[in-house]
Amino acid sequence: MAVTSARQRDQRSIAADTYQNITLFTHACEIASEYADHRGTDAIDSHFGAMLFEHIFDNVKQRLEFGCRGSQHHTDTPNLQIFIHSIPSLSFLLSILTKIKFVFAIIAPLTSTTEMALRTHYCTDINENNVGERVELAGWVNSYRDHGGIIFIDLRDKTGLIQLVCDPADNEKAHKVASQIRDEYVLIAKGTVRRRGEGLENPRLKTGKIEVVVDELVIENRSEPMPFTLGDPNVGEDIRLKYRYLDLRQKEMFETFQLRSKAAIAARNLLDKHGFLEVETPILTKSTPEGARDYLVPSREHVGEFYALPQSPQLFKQLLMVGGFDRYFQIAKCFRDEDLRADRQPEFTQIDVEMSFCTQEDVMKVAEELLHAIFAACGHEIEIPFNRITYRESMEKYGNDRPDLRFGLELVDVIDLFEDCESPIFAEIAKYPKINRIKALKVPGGDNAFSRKIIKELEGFVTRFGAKGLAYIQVKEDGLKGPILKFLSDEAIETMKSRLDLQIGDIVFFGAGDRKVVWDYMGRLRSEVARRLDMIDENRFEFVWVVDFPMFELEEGALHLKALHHPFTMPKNIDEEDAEAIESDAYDIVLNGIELGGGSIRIHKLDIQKRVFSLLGISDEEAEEKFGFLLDALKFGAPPHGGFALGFDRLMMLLTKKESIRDVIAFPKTQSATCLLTHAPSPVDEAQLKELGIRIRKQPKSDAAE
RNA sequence: GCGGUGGUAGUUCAGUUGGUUAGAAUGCCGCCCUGUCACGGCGGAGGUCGCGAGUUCGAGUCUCGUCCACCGCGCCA
Repeated sequence: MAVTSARQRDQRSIAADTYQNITLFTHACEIASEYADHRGTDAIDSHFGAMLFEHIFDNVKQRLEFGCRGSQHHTDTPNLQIFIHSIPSLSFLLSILTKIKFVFAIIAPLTSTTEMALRTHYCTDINENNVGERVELAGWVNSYRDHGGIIFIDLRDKTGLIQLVCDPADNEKAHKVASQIRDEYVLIAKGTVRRRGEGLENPRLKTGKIEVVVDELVIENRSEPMPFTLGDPNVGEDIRLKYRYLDLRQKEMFETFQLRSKAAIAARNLLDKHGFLEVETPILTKSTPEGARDYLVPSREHVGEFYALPQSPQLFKQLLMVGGFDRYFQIAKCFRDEDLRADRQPEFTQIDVEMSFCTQEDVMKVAEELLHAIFAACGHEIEIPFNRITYRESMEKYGNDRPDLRFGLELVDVIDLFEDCESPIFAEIAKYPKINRIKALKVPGGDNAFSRKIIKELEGFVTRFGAKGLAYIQVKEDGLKGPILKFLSDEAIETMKSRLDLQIGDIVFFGAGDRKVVWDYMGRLRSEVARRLDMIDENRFEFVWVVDFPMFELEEGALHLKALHHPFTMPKNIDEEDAEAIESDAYDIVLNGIELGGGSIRIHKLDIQKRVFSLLGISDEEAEEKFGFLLDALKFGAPPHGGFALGFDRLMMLLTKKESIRDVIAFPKTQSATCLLTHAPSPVDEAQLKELGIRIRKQPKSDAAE
């Protein structure tokens, strides 16, 4: 292998830097020019800089405080050059430009500016401008076509494909090596870039106009035949997970994780800019048995005692606020030993943020800016601030606290219309409008769309969630039809008609009973109907803040209260007699019906915290034992503080429109929480257990079957 | 813990009412082929039908159990 000289290295690195700078500059100009077009100006003239500046200034006033020294530029900057030079760095310019529909991801080149000994270019870096150049490439055999004489190889690296040509007439030795290759062999190829001949171009390849005539070919490593075909969309997920490292070779996979990286870096940059300090909190920590199950880690030094993996860095970030750090963030791994779902993994990542001396508004603003920056980094311009809805309104209109606002179909209260109705069941329900609900879901055009069979299916659907049945009214040309009509007075029917604005062809579903049950199944029905009628625009991002959460919830079948958010959330009205009427400074961010994250203002006063613990039925002794360190901390001048956390995996799942969170996690677990790649969890040596003072009481299922 | 769907060649799938030697495509191996890019042609290998019982003269097919994967319920302060 030829050793690259220091001079060559320098040249390459300069070339790469220049390339990057030129790319940035070019894109800045493009944006500028687009803006100029938009304003009706033909060319980028001397006014352009000022215009762009103003445009940016309008959009990102708050950012300019950080970077641009002084604001004197905004009226008299003569041109783009000066404007750009007035910015401290290109990356800062870039971050500003993201505000004007700018896609960070596109311009950050895949090419690294650092030296690589084994290649001069990535595959798709090569184009017609390189014709005649000698290049060195490294990668995998994506496919090969051996014609007996000439051999074509599609070489692949993370950037894409390029065609190598091995012609015995050009180089017999390279051709001989090429005749041995198979799919997924690792090659290092040297050769000359050549324009493809007339009619030989491949428009489907980015590098389809050129090819590399190989004169030196090294098989760096061989590969067994692949256990599955890369790029085949039908391959089972289990085999992909078993060979995840092969699965990751697929273009779509690389792009997903590239985007994930961009998003994480954008989050870091935004929070850094706002003065947040990134701090790592412990992974080995104390078990807090409330909430989800903990993953436990036995201690060797303290036989019989256990660490727990954190379900979230909640208490530590509060302690950082007591520690005076003022603003903290972390891209934190969290662990919950609960059953999995398509959007739930036992270990997951959240962007965790906490700040001191802040109001709920301050926290929400940071969260919005953060999401805006992340979406911008991924090529999406989202509107901030987000809409808000109270918890109560969300429950009443959408049946849950994470409404999907990509479609309408609001639930409408009709309990009053059943007060004097002739059905004893409905009348009884209507007697207690505080705890019961009768909700109507009008589906415009639903009568035409839903056959008797589909309605039966929908009834089966809601029955699974506690509905006794599914009453409905069809709006026909000759009037309303449906079994419940006979119970209602003409007046009630007329009121319903106008309240629901019924039109011919509509169908109205009714849910009646305990409010929690009705909310639940009617909310689910709402989504199910929207899905069936294809009412959901998959390309929309509908954010909403759900605010004013109740502090407590009466546990089903139990006497004591349960914290709806968590017990460290600041209650708004702790002295309220009816504990269920106590609200909290808690807020959730919901995107397209999925809870992306949430946060709250925390309790920073000892007496309030103690009061909340006691309402939750946690004794002083228990509180001391579990949260003593927090209670202690609150005694020493804890500042008012609050924060939020965003589920990063879910966020990436929504951003990449994947159906499963596993698609955005490099090495995910299966639904039974195992890793098909490493076979974790697995039994351990008796000696290891002995050292930990642990004896397994029950034989594993596979052995116990005997 | 519960409900649903699936498990047949390396992969993706078909397989009739229970009835000869379980098929296809692709991949793999061998030979041929100098402009392909889903290269092409000829030939070949490859299966404990997830596993275990049962019913039957006979089971990929029917029954029961079990394991694995996925979707959902419970659970996830």
